[in-house]
Amino acid sequence: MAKSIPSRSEDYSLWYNELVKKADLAEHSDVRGCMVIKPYGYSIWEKMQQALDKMFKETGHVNAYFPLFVPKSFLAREASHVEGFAKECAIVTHYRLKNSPDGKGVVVDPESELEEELIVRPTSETIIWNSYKKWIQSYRDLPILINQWANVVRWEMRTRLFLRTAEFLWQEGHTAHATAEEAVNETLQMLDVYADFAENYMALPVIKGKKSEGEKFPGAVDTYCIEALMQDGKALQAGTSHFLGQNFAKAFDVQFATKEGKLDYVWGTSWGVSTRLMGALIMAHSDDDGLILPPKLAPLQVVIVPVFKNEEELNAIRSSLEPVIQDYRKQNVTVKLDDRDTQKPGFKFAEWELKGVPVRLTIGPRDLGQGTVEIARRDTKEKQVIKIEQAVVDTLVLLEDMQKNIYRRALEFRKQMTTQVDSFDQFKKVLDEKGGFIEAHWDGTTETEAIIKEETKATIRCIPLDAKEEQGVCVYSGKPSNKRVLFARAY
RNA sequence: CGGGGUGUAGCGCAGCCCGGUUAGCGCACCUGGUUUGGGACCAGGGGGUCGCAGGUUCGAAUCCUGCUACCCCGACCA
Repeated sequence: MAKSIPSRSEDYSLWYNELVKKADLAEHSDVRGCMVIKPYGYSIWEKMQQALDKMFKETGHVNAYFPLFVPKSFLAREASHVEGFAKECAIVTHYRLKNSPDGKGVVVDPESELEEELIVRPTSETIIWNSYKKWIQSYRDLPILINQWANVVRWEMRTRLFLRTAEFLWQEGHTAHATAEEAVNETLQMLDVYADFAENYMALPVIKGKKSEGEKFPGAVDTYCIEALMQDGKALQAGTSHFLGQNFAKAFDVQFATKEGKLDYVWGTSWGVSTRLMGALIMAHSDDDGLILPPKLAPLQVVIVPVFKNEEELNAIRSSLEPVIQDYRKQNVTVKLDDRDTQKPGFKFAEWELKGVPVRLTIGPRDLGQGTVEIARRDTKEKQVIKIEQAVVDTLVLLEDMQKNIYRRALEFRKQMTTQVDSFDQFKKVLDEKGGFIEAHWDGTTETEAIIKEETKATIRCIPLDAKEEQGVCVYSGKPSNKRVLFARAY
């Protein structure tokens, strides 16, 4: 039992932290709040990137890269934006070191002070809109549909691997449009892309919605989001898409000549998902034995564990597997034969389960005589013995079924953990005893939202886009409301 | 950033209160052998600036001060 992890019911946070480390996804670095994403974790992120990048390209976007450093004055141009990020910025003040006078190490050279300090980007709206000003003169220059894959820094006080780190990886899309309508459509289109990705790749059911005034992005007119529910009943924002209106265009004076020959400010959007998705992926599906990865994002989809006593047996197994492995490769299934003779099969089973490999084949002397192989699925732990010729076909079916099954499981959980409440007492009771999403009427005011947050720690996750029109009264104030919004305690 | 806790071998911990041989245990690691269908066993072996920096003392993992990192709870946030 070298690598077992704590159970979810015992200590959910500890389970998460240990799982991230034991499954070799990431570890803390010696820099406060920062993590090292290890190869296995990074390869999952790469799979996410590949899928998302393709979807961005298919919707007409192109990639570019803007600088890590943002002049301090840029950030200040948009009032609510600077207010939103001021408290968590890393600032570059000097550009040179010199040998310490006492001969031990190096010190900042006081003569290298920058005239204007540089902010390490917490997000890139300002530096990008500063460029857009140069790029846009006429309606013919629009739209601009740019995405960038980058790291950003937000100096967080309290960090957790993947969920909140001082530096994280993400993509940020920044688009510029001639009309408000087009920008809103773009905002909603990218929200759909995120929801599509979450549900079809991550097998993570999400609720699309709009953020309340209190929860929206600083600088945006409207913020849309996808919200997911984790196994401990807490919500997690998995992606955001912002309609920026003309806020940044006005702040950076980005005007264009319309078809009618008039000058107008450009309409903007921005949208992003981050390595936080890794946290969502882990917390949505995994169990007390380790990771459960959706087949579409698993770096390794099939692992083969041979059972052998000696070199001859291993060789016999190898030759009977050769066509199978070839066939997997032809089907673009990633496969690995774990032929280490330093670990016993039982150890390997546990290790690959910890790492969330969807399908495992086990083959030993017993199978060789009969032309069979044992096939096991990670999500339900079911095993069966099949003909070796069937292995690849069965795997393909299994992978597809697992992708659907873990989605179904997560959706079923979310349904179970979504409660409609009509009184504040019930609201508090459900929150404390059950958790999950709460659908409740809200009077639409920031004041009520703030008081509920203060008293219950629950926030409005979103106003669901598909919320039904329904007359009711606010759970807190009793004032009229025409739809339910989604509350939860959140990450 | 506030309150609490922890930091001793790669990982998990004991020792600290009450200072005193050579700092110990489990897992992992190395060697040899027996094993191998759910985390093997036996024997032998290697590995430590006791988080960092000061201080008290004849003597510090142990006492004192400062710093740092992580964990939990709050405030803030993707």
